[in-house]
Amino acid sequence: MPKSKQQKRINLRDVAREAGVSAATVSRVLNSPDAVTPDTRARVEAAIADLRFVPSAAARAINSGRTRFVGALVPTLDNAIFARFLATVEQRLAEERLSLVVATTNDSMAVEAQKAQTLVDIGAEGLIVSGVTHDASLFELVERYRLPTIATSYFDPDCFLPTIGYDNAGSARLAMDHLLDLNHRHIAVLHGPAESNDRTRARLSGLAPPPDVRLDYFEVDIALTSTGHVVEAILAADKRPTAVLCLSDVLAMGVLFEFQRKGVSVPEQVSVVGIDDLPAAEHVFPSLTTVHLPVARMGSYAAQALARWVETKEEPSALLLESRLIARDSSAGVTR
Amino acid sequence: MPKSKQQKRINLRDVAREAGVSAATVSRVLNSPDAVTPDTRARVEAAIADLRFVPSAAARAINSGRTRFVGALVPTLDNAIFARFLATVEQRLAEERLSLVVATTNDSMAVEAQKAQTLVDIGAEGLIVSGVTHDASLFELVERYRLPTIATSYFDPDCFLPTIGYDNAGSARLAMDHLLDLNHRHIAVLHGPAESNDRTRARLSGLAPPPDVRLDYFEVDIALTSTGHVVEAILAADKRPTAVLCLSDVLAMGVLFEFQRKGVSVPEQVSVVGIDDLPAAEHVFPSLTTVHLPVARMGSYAAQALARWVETKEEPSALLLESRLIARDSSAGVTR
DNA sequence: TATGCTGTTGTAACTAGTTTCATGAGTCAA
DNA sequence: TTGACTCATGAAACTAGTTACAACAGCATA
Repeated sequence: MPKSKQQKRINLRDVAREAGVSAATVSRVLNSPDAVTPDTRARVEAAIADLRFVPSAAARAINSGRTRFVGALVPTLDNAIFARFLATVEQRLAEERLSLVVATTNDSMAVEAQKAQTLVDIGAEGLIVSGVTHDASLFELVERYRLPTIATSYFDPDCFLPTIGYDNAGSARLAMDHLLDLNHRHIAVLHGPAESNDRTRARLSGLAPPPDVRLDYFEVDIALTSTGHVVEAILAADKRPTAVLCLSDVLAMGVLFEFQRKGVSVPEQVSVVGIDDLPAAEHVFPSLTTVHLPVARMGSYAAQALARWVETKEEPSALLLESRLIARDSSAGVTR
Repeated sequence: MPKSKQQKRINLRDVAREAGVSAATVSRVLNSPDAVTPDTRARVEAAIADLRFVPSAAARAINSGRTRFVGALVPTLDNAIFARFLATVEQRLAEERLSLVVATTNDSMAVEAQKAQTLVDIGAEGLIVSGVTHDASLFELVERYRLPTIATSYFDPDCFLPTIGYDNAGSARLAMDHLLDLNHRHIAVLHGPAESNDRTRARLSGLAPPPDVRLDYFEVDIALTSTGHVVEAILAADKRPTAVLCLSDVLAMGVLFEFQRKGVSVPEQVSVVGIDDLPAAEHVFPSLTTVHLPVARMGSYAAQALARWVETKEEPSALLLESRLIARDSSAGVTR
């Protein structure tokens, strides 16, 4: 039995042979067709079609030194805030003729570092990460590979990586000040895991209430399922807080719905405030008072900066994007 | 002035020279360290560290014939249903040591085809697409490149591509039947763009109401912002429908909130039913009656099937996943 | 007619790794 | 002491493209 061809991949030299030209000419047909006689081009194109030749991306990349894709590491896709962010990143990158590889870290620095290594192994030319706290091995990776890497969602001009983000502490303070302005003096604070998330920690650090204000903290996973028992705990307390400040809109919405389910009216009986300004925030009922985080602009800027960095090898500088309070219907004043 | 080194990339031959070994040995240190004397290994590793050598992903790919990533084309990331889907795809692919490149099509077949080409150009080993209706050039691409490609969100055993999905017509019928069972005979049907989306068309085709049932159709973009004027139109009508059937949960939620804003109580005055069963569906108030589409399982299966296809070159067969009605609080019966 | 220019094509040398095969050293048994 | 064997290593040939350079043809100008 003759050794079967075992599906050998057709390469450009096969095409050259078939068309009776040199490899260089086939390459020209592919990359600068005008440099080739229409007649030759036709023969080569026929051979390409005949043999169903498809050029190898890897072989191209080896010559250009470019793979034309970058990676983004986000905690999860299940929070609309990251979906929103990635949507704009992808769009902006596409304009720069770059593709986006997405990896989720589940807020684990170890997973993040491991997936970063994977992204680099497959040829990512740059990285977008969330926050400024990362595993040492991720920083090593970035350093060793001189890998263009932008940290987002957290502005910090002193970070080892260029950051494009907002002021988390300040954003939380905006929300807190809003409630203080409305005379709330007893506030439940609901937030995601602080240990694994520096954005959450920064937001918590920004609350800084005056001494006469009581804060009750509740730490839960950021998911709508988390809010049920918190709302029950709040309602069961001897002294009920008059407002719930959620450091994430997902939690705020969960709280909003849960209060309604329990027959507690928002904002009449309790105010609810979030942070993020998810697209849904203005549409839920009652519409959610929240702090707008410019994640769409952040995505666009991060993509643009990364694309430029990858192209020019010049590191971008940090960029602070403003967040702002958006007062809607879920918060109201109390009389002391 | 001597020609500066102009940042020449360090390659494995540089390392070999530095360590006083052959290129083959450096390659061995990288890929099968046990085949090398500890002493030699140490020298090579020192040289690698010294020169900050990082192996080229492209050069590796050229040899292995594997790039270890696949692409997914989804209409948008702004609908949680696709975020949910991609989240499971990414997780499952990671288990198979594959990465995921995400591209959005904005429901345009032309954009889809163009981005598919881009994904292939950068080396995607396979593709996941949504629906079964695509630009001819996408099918050509798949055929020419013999590119493992799975169509999702739409079960169709006769499709040119293997499909892993659910019965869209049947799912819509489940929702419709639920409303008919509750004695609704005048129903507003709210849906996304039908022209550009075959899942929407299939759902519309599945409604098939009995002759005594009146359906009022409203076509809008799938976004919470779309529902305001529809609800106004519904409320302004001479004869109000008793139920609103939305072919997408995003629309259903928008309608839900909008009715509350207008002081119309759901389900007492009007029933609202969706399709998708977004994670939020059971948490919104009132909780949303909807048809559960198994997008998480679909993502997992699609990723698994694609990984296997890429690995073994054996095309998977189509897979139908069951959808089911989940009756919650947003729908109630009417007395005739 | 000789020269110069332009345009097309091929040769061969690149890009950066992996892998096969051959060589040589060292160990062990006969 | 010799043959058999294993192990580490290197040379060179692979993977699949791109590209600098040389060669040559054809045409126009001096």
